[in-house]
Amino acid sequence: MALDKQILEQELRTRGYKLTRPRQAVLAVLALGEEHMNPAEIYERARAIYPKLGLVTVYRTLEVLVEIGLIQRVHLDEGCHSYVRSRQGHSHQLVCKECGRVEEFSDCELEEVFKQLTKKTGYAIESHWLELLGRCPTCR
Amino acid sequence: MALDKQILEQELRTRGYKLTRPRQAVLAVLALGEEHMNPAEIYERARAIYPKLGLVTVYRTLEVLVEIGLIQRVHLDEGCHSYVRSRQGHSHQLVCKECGRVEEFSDCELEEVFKQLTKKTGYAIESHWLELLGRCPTCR
DNA sequence: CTCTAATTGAAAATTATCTTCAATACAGTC
DNA sequence: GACTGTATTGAAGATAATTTTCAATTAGAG
Ligand SMILES: [Mn+2]
Ligand SMILES: [Mn+2]
Ligand SMILES: [Zn+2]
Ligand SMILES: [Zn+2]
Repeated sequence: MALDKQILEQELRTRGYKLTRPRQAVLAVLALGEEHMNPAEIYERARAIYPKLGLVTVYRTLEVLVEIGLIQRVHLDEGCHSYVRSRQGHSHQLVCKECGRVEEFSDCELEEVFKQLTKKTGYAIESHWLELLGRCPTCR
Repeated sequence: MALDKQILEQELRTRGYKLTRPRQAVLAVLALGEEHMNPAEIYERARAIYPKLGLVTVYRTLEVLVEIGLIQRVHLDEGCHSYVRSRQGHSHQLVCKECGRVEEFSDCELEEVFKQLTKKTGYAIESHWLELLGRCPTCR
């Protein structure tokens, strides 16, 4: 997805962030992403593009991108958090346990569940967060 | 919930784990739990019961309890992971952003969503994982 | 009460993430 | 294209979170 990199870049520029070489390298890696990657993995791949890159910059860039909603954090049972490109606004992930490939989807149909829970518990539900784990067609 | 502590203890004993004083202290803290707590918080509270307790033992005990399914990990945006007593088998959490109180629920009605996704993506969905964030009645 | 394997905790090692700060590079402006 | 002020960078070191190691201790079976 060479195009997606440009979308990411444009989005950053629009919001007044400078489009630096280190950031471009990180964006390029994320734009490829059908898989979730943790900061160290992103760092390694991005250094192939821009060798002077520092790991700190990866963390900082990820933070900005999550903030803006261009990528999403993926929670796993072991190790650190991963990140994946998120094309739609609010969405969820279907993560392959084997190879890490991520399929995004946004129709989660939880409205009804929320309504009932709010009635039953008195909680005001502000956000939610759904992740499915499985095996992709290739890994089966 | 003094009773719940006994349930936890029984469950561990049944599975052949020794019921040591350090473990009992951790269980006692978790059995109270309407709130999620991270390892450091659990450690602090459990030391009030058994001062010689080591933080390592908290980590090890949590690992066992998650494995068995007696507690569940709670993922948060910042800081480390938290844990909460989980009474029903497979279930989900409604977490109060303000005070950390957790309401457990298990009727999540996602079967239909799964079926459609499996058809559409070819993934075999093996497990899932839903967390709602909001504000509890008290904190509103 | 004895014995042994499971468990513990102190310490040190790793891993994950954040802060600091001087040097640098982007994105205008001329 | 050179000039400039500000955002951004990366090295280094600090902190936070978690795991490993290992000798000492203890639960619980017999
Ligand atoms: Mn998490
Ligand atoms: Mn469910
Ligand atoms: Zn796969
Ligand atoms: Zn609350």
